This record gives sequence, structure tokens and C-alpha cells, in this order.
Amino acid sequence: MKMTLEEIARLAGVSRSTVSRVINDDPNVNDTTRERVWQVVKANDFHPNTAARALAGRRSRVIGLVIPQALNAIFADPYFPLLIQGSAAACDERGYYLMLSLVLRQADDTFRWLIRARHMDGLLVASALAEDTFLTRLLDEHFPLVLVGRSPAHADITTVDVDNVHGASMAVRHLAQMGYSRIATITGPTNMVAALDRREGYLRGLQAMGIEASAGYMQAGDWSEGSGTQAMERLLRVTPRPDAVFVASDNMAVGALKAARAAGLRVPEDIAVVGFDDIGPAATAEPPLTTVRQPIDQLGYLAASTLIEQLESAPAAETDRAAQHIVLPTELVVRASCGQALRPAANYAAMQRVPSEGGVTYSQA
Amino acid sequence: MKMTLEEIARLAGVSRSTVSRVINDDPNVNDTTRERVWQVVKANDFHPNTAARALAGRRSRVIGLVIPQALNAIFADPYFPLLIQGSAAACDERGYYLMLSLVLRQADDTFRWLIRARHMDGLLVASALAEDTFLTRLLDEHFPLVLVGRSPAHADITTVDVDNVHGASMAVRHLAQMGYSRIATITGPTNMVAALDRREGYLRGLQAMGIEASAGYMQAGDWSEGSGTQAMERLLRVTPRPDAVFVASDNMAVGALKAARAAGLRVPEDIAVVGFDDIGPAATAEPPLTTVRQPIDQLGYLAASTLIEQLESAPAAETDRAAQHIVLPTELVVRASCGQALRPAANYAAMQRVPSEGGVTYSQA
DNA sequence: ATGAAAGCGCTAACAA
DNA sequence: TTGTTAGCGCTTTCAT
Repeated sequence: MKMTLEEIARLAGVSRSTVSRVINDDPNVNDTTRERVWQVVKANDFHPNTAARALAGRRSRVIGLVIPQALNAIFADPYFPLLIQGSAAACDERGYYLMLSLVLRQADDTFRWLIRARHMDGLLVASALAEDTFLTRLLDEHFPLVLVGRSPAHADITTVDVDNVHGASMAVRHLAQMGYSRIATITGPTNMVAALDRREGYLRGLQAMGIEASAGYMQAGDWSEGSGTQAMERLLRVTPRPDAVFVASDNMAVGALKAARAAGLRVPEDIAVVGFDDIGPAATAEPPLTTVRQPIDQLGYLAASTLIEQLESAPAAETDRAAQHIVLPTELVVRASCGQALRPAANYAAMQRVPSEGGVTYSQA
Repeated sequence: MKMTLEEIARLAGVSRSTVSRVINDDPNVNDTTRERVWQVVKANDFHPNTAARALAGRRSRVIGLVIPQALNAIFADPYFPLLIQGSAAACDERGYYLMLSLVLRQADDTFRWLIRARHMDGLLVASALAEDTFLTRLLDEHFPLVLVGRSPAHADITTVDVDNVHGASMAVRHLAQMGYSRIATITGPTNMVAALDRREGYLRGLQAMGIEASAGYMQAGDWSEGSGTQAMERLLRVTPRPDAVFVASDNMAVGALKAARAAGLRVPEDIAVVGFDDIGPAATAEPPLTTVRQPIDQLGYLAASTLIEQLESAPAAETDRAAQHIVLPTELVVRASCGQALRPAANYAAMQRVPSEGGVTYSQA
């Protein structure tokens, strides 16, 4: 049986508008009336028709999460469930609904539909490439948008990111302080900003410790475990062989550990490994993985909150205000794979966890 | 710049209704007119507003894919990207859009919102539990629905499933024919229908070959690789030790192979392994995995097509017609892990692939 | 083959 | 605080 506002109004003995006010938490309603209306609403399990709502109110209370990557890459990566969880939690809290949107036929039709048909109020874009045409086109349409990560090409987007550079640099400096000097890195795909940032952090870390970088010590993977194994195999063939590796994701680090083991090397005695993420198998790896923790769920939560904030505050189409850039801190989680236990520098006792000095940073574009 | 039907109509010099007819492929439009209108539509990149469409036409052309499982379980399983790909393809073809819907706060609010608010025209439900309250409630609402898999508790839902029983039975019979006689199984979670069906197939296979089943030879996993390893470790402790294992997913089978290797056993010399799915690492496992292939993308494709069919044919709310049950065949893909190479029974030469006799089966509830 | 007109169920001024 | 009144942008009879 189909319920409408009108019907509820009739049953509660008030006007349609009053019911509308009640279900929209408008303060201008008499408490008694409000109570009575709620009663009827509950009793009939009434839910307002979204289509009508969206049409009249010009908003749908749906936001989309779009990950412009191949489906199998998305599903293989333990990063995304956490991101989704965080975003969904924020949406829940604010009465929004999160839909995962596919962009399969790369960008084209789907994209237009997504935007022009106004099926959702805004978009969370995760894991975009450094040069992402999809992103560019969304911006051209002035569609409300928050980017998870950052995009050097577009300073005017609101972004929520973790401090990749600092996190990576911390990891490398830690390795150097543990006494390693031939420090290599396994990066993510070099068309992704997060991968580039972590590589940049790696380079800065080396520099800070007065170590010279070498091209042969940088091998790229694609975030997958298998690519970590392969990159590690390549590194082990380099002369002189690295004695430590900073790996840009835990997934790849686990793969790298396998390669080291297969080559008959002990970790961390022969070669140290530090990962990035602190998810999945980091803690239970053999040996337990020292890694840079990033708060992925918080990232999702903040991204969604920020988008919603923006949607609700924006005077209509005025989306192009000063973009916010939120950066979350990373922290180094020290376990066994970095040789901490092996060479316990006296002053490291209190450093089991080294928080980034960053904290949450707000800045204007 | 906001386009509306009205605006397009003005630009094309026709009425709003004509434009509506054109974009909805109504045959009652003069070809010349149609052409002219399309021109204007394209030129302005016009996409009708979904909300308005949904409100006036009572449909949104969006269907949802719901997987009532924990997020990390979904993302860890290589099954889902394929399923999504198939469903999305079908949607694309028919002008629908597939959205992945989360059901996080188990069922309650989200569920009601999803259904009552009519945000989508229909739902694809995948990987539901044998006793799924979520499913029950959807049915109570008479919401258009197709189940990927099957639900013994609800004979009246349209379902699309693979022939799990037959596939599993094939695998077991094959092992028996290879000369193995102490055949164990690693099942999926025993609250899921697909897992139960495969176990049933295992039992029937044993029976067909005149082998007695034993409870100790059945260990449950949760589809994950790790759970496969653990289940295998348990099996290897049973006396007498099994000489073959049918594992209900490739993921778990890979885990099982690891356990066997760790125990110093050779596969298939000491113990044979057959998996289920034929995705992910099956072909590249060490040794390559004999497995039961299920056409997951087709499953998704058919599920979506069937749902759309149902939506478009259903005279309004009359969803409760006779439910269709579509069953897709599975096939045995023979590789090395089952000992085929070891004991080449003469008459197996032509059997590299044993298709299920099933074929596509349509039946009425 | 085309147009006019009546809603779909809601929100949001504006009145009262 | 509440009700009245226009729409939101589209689909869909019903005329023409």
C-alpha cells in the first residue's frame, strides 16, 4: 500500500507541509504536532519518495564513490573496503546514502549520465591517476566533488589525503638510523600521485640522511603482492645489493618478503623491509612488518563529511569556493622487519611509534 | 547550463512530448523529426533528469547489486569483480545503470530506505545466506528481485545459479576415477547455500563411486585462502590421511596447496587437490589446479538481464508471477593437481574438459 | 504524427 | 506555528 505525504497528513490531521517539515527536522513545528505526525509516520512505515524529493528539492541525498580503476584492481586491494567503510559511516551519520558507482566503459557515457542526470548530489573520487581525464571532465561540469588523494594538476579541488611524503621519509630515515645504508624502494604505479609522493618521500629521506639516491634502487610495482615479489627479485639482482627496502604498500611488501625468503635471505639480518598502510597481513607477516600506518577509514570518513558539508553549505551552484586541502598524518609502526630488535639504538626505546608531526592540517588553495 | 526537455523542444521546434518520445524510442515519431530532435539532444549533451523521470514514469532505470556480506569478505573474493562485470555489461546493453549498494548497518534502515523510497527499480542480491532475514524482508515488500544463487527457503524468487551440486560431484568422481579413494573436502561457510550445495555434490559423488563418507573428512573454511590452509592442516591430521581433497573454491585450494607443501607432501603424488571456480590463481598455481569452472560473468549477465526483463514486462506491481530458475552448467577443467598426468586412464584422453550435461536449464517454480 | 494538459510526490516560498 | 500555492522535469493519456 502506497503512502504519500498527503495521506500521512490526512491521518495526522495536519497539512502536507507540516508533515514535510517534520520529516525534514524543521524546527518550526509545535512539539505536540511533531510527535503526533511522527507517530503516524512510524505506524505506516512511511518513507518519502526519493524521486519526488530530489525533483522538488534539487537534491537526492545520495553521494557516489567512484574509483576510476579496473574492477579487479579495486577488488584485490585491501585499501578500498576500509575507505568505503569510512565513507559510508559518515554518510550514515548525516542521512546520506553512499553508492559505489562503476565507471566501466572508461568515463564516457557513464560519466555523462552520472553528472547530467543529477542522480547524485556529489562524488567522492578515489585513486585517480595523476593525469585523469575523467577528473578533468567532472570539473568542467562543476560537479560537487571531493578527491581522496590529491591532484597536482587541479589545485582547485577539495582534497583529503594522507601525508605520503612525510610517511615515506620517516620510514627511510628510520632504516638509515638502524644502520642500513643501501636503501632501495619499491614504488606504486608511477602514474598515480600517491605512488609519486611516496617516492618523493623516499628521496627526501635519503637526502636528509646524506645518502645518495640511485635509479637502480627504484623499482615500480602495481600495489599487488605479485608485483612486489617481482620488483624485489629485480632489486636483488642489483650490485651492490640493497640492504633495506622501503615498499610503498604492505601488499607489495609481503610479496617482497617472499622474494627475499626465496632468495635465501634473512629479514632483517640480510635485508630490512618497511611497508606502507598497516593493513592486511602487515602484523602477521613473517617477520612482522614495520610499516607506515595511514588512517584509511578516517580518510574515507573525512572525505565524505567534507563533501556533505560542502553540499549543504554551498549556496546552490556556487561550488567553486576556495578548495580545502586536508592532510592526515601517518605514523611509523615499528615491528621486526626493520631490524629494530637487531640493533636497538639506545634512544629508540621511546620510539616504538613515531607519530608524524603533521596532525590534521587545513590549508587554503 | 541546465537543459530540460522543454528547452530541447524549443530548440528543435517541437513539443515537449515529441522530445520525450524520441528519447524513449517511441515508434510514433516521424523520422525527420526524430533526426532533428536527436541532433539537438546530442548537441547540448542533454540527459533527462533521473528524478523527474522516476517520478513521472515510476522508474529510474537504476538497478542495485546488493551483497549482504561483510565488506572485507566481499573485497577479498575474486568472485565479485567478475559478477559485477557481467551484471554491469547487461545493464549497459539495456540502458540501465548498475549501482553497488551497501547494506552496512545490517539491513535495517538502509534496507527500508532502499525499498520504500524506490530509488532503484530492482535489486540483484548476491551471496545471500541460507537463512537471510534481509532477503525475507525484501520479499515481504514485493520488491523486484533476482537472486544470484538460490534459496531453498524461498521457492518463489527468480534465481540464477550455477550447478554447484553437479560440478562438485564431477570433481569427486574424477578423483575417484584417478584412483584416489580417501577423498576429503574443504567446504565454504555452512550457512551459505552454495557451500552446502557443493558439499552435497561431494557426498553424491562419493556415493556414485561407492565410497563411504566420513565426517572427519569434511572441514569448513570461509572461502579465504588462509582458511583453506587451516582446513587442510586439520585434514592432514586425520587418520587415515586423505589422499585427495575437493576444495569448494580456488582461493581455499591455493591455501590448501600451501599447507600440503608445508607438510612436505607432493601434489598430486601424495595428495590430489581439485578446486572450484577456475579464477584467480588456479591456472598458475603450483601445481596448476584442476578445478570446476563456473561462468561467473555469465551468471551476472543473466541475472541482470532477467531482472530487467522482469521489470519491463511486469504489468506494474505484478511482480509475483511464477518465478524462473535458471541454472548454468559447470565444467571440469583438468590440470595437474588431480593426478591426471600421473595415472592416465586410457579413456580420459578425450575428457580434458568434461562439460556438465546440464546446459542452460529453464524451469518453472 | 504531434501537441496540450494533467499529474507523479515532494519542497519551499509566501500568507495567514 | 501552520496552511496555501507554485512549481521541480518528466511521462502519458487524450485530442487533434
